[in-house]
Amino acid sequence: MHSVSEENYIKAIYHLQKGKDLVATNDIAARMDTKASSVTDMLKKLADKNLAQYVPYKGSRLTEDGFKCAIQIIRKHRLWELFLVEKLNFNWDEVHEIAEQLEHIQSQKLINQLDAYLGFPKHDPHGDPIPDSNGVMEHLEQIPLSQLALNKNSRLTGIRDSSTEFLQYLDKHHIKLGSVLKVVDREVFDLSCSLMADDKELHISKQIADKLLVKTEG
Amino acid sequence: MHSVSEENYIKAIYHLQKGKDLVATNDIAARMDTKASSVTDMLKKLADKNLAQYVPYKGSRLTEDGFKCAIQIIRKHRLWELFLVEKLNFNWDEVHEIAEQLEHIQSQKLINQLDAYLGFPKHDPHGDPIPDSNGVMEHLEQIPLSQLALNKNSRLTGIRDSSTEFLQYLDKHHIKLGSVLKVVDREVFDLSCSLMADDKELHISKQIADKLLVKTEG
DNA sequence: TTAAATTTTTAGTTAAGTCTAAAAATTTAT
DNA sequence: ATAAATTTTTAGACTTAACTAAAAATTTAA
Repeated sequence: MHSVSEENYIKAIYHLQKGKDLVATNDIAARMDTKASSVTDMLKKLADKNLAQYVPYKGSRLTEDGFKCAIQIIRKHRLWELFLVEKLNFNWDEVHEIAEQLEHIQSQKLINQLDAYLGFPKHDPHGDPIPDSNGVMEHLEQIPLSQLALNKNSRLTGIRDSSTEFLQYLDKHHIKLGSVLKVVDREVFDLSCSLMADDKELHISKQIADKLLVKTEG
Repeated sequence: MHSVSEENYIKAIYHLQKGKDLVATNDIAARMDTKASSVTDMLKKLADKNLAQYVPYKGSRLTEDGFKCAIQIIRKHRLWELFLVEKLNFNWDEVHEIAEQLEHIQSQKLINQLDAYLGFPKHDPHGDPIPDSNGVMEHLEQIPLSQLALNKNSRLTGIRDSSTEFLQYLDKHHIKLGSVLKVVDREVFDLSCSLMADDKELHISKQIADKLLVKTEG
């Protein structure tokens, strides 16, 4: 169908699209760790295949076909991540690179059977929603902990960074999806905050608080 | 590590090596459905990487490194096939193409965890032995049914053809791994034979009997 | 509003892996 | 033993996806 390289570009455009109208060529290059000239070449190719719209010097966006393709890749990525954690006992900080490979395996039946085997899950190990076989995925109302009002109880539903480093930081402080988080104080100076995290005290920087997505409780 | 293409050539040489000293360039080309000139190019590359020995005009064979690599690919292929059948409810005639993709996923931990998850199995869904993490695999004493003495009970332990067509033929006649097979008569003219297969009567051609590998019982 | 800085594209290369056509080596058969 | 057939290799070309360097367009700032 599409090459691995094409799929990776489609995925990058999808993730960078959030809010924006057009995605900058340089942003794609930065995310994929390639050169802008390589990106331009691929954008022309994706445009030829009607997977993206490409406006020279302005940027690109996915077409409907490209969007559907992106959703299918993300579905595969997240199902495989969950499989690795749930069935093969991987830690959540170890699964990304392997899922990056597995997401390119071509077989509709494989991914649908895997979905069924996992019980049609709604979220991957990092809290991100898993699209169903029709491409539909749940939209969670969640805000960064940095915006949560003081003394309000909340539950960790997602994270904005799935790097090994960040996940290991969370492991170290016993923070996981579902953890109950309450901001008891916030420094005006640096916006760092004091938390109650599952009944343990913890002080975190704004940088961290920005990356913790929570749903308010009650 | 190695490219997908390199791995596919290594696998082809491994499978063609059986008995032979050197594998002919044309045989590799035929098995992989490519041109002999492409094979020659790759053989030079594999020789450079010390994965194969290449003797111009004579043929090629795997080096120790190449052999180890082949065993790891086969281990992955067979574990994935078993996973698909055992866990994801695939039929044994549907798994080959998908395993051809999955066998190239690079992660030692992934394959070892999968092995453990499946209970360190010794055989794939077609009866072929699965190498363990050290590359050791069981060698079964098995003969083609075409060579089995008359009225001797035997059990189906393997097959020499895993094509969809052959596997569906076996399904149709309810023959599976472990089936008890006895040759009750063999035509001198065409070497076709009459069987008792799990207590059902069946007549098969020599062509089929050659592909059924059995272990004599008692 | 023009100059400087930045972004993006174009043009030309490179590498992997494939192909075709032709040449060379080997094997088979007369 | 030599001619014919077959197998294998070489040479040159193509495709995909990357790169570098330079040119062009756009944005920012004086």
